[in-house]
Amino acid sequence: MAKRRKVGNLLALSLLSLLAQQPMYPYEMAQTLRARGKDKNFKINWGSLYTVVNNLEKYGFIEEAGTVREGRQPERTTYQITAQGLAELRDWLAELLSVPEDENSAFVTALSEGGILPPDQVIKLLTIRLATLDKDNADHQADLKLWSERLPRILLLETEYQLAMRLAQATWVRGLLRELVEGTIDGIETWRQIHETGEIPPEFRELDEQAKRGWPEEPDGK
Amino acid sequence: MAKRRKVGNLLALSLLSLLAQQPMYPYEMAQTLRARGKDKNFKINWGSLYTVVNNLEKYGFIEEAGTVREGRQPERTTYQITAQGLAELRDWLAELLSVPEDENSAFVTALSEGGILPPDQVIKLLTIRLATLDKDNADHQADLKLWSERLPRILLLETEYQLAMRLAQATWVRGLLRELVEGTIDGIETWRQIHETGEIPPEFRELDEQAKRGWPEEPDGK
DNA sequence: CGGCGTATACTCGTCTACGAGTACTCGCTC
DNA sequence: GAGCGAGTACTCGTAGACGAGTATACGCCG
Repeated sequence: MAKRRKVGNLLALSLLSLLAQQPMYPYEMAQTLRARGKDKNFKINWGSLYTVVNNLEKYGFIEEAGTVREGRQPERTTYQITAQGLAELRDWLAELLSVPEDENSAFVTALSEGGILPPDQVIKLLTIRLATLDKDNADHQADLKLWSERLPRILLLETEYQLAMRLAQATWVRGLLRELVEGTIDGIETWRQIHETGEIPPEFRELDEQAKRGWPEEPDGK
Repeated sequence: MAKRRKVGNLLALSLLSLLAQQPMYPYEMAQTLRARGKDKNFKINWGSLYTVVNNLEKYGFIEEAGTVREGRQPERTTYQITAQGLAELRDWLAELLSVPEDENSAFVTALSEGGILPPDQVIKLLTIRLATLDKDNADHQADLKLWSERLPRILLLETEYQLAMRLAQATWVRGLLRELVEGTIDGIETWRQIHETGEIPPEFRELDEQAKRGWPEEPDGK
C-alpha cells in the first residue's frame, strides 16, 4: 500500500492531469490551476512548481515539447506528457481512489494532547472551532449551490466531499462539547482535579509504565 | 490564522507535550510515543526526531538537563522543557483546537482528477475503498471498545474522532457509489462518452477558457 | 510619451524531512 | 565462552519543499 512514487508531491498529480489534457508551460499550469479554483486547496508554491516539473521530466513522465517565444516575453518551455507519465497518472489515481489513507490531521494530535490545557479552556477553544466550522460550512454550502447551477455535479464531487467531512466534524465537535459542558464524560473529574491541584493522580502516572511493560492482555493493536 | 511556528513539525508538539510531563532523552521520547500507540498515527522518523529536538533546543523551547550514562551504553542527553516551551505548547494547542484547518487530503485531489479514468474503473476503485473502510472501521470500533474498558473515555477522544471521520467518509463514498452505479448523477453520460469516443465535447473544453476569462457572474470564491 | 503598477515567467538558496546506515551492548543459547 | 539476534541510541547525506527575490514586458493614465 501507499507505493512510493518517484515524484510524490500531490502537485505532481495535478500537473500530470493538466498535461494529459494538453501541453503547457509551467506558468500556464499554475494559471489553469488557479482558474479552476484549485488554489483553494493548496497554495501555489512557485518553488515547488518548478522543482516538480523538473522531477517529472527527470523521471520521464513529461518531456519538452519545444520552446515558444511570444511577443518579447521570456522564452517559455512547453511540456507534454509521455506514455509513462500517463501510466503513472492512471496508476496513482487508482491507488488514491482505492486505498484510504490514514490521515494524521493536526486536530487529532491536538485532541490527544489536549489534556495539557485545563478543561474549561478546551471547552472555550472548541466552541470557537465549532462556530468557525458552522460559518464556513454555511458559506461552502451556498457556494456549492451557486456552482451547481452552472457545472454538472460530477465536477463538484470534491467540493461535496469536503463539505460532507466538515459537516461530520462539526457534528462530532458539537457532541463532544455537549458532553464536556454537561460533565457526563468519563474522566473529566480527574482531569479537572489535575489542573486544580497541579497533581497527577497515581493511576494516571501508572499508565505510561504499564504501556511500556505492555498491557496484561494487550488489546490487539492491529 | 495558522501562525507560522518556529518549529512547525507536529512531532514537535508531541515532544513538547511529553517533556511537559517529565524530562527525557530523545530515544525515550520515541519509546513513550510508541508505547502510547501514537506510532499508529505517524511513523517514527528517526531523522525527524533528532532534527526536531535540535530545533526545539535552538529556539529555547527545551534545554539540556544533563547527560546520563547507564551501564556501558552510549551517553544519553536528557532534555527538559523551558518556560517558553510550555508557553509555545499551550499556544499551539490552543490554535490547533480552535482553528479548523483546510485539510487537503490526497483523496480530495484524486476525486477532482478522477475524470481521467473511465467511470467503470472509478466505480471499481471506490468499491475497493469502501470495503477497506468498512473493514478498518469495524476493527477500529472493536479496538476502541476494548480500550474503553481500561481507559477513561477522555483519553480516547482522538481515536473516537478518527473513527467518526472514517465512518462519515464511508457513508459519503457509499452514497456516491450508489448514484454512480444507478447512473443518476448529473454529468455521468458525458463522462462516459468521453471515454468511449475519446472525444472531449466542446462544452467541457470551454470550461477552462471561461474560467480563465473569469465567470460572467463569479460565484464568490471567498 | 513618461512613468508606474501589474502581470509574466522564473531562479536561487535555505531550511526541513527523512531513512538508511552505524556502532555499540545486552542477554541468551549451544 | 563464542556467536547471534534483538534492542539501544544516534549520525549523516540527500532529496524535497518552499518563498523571497529578480528581471522583463505590457497596459493605461494623465
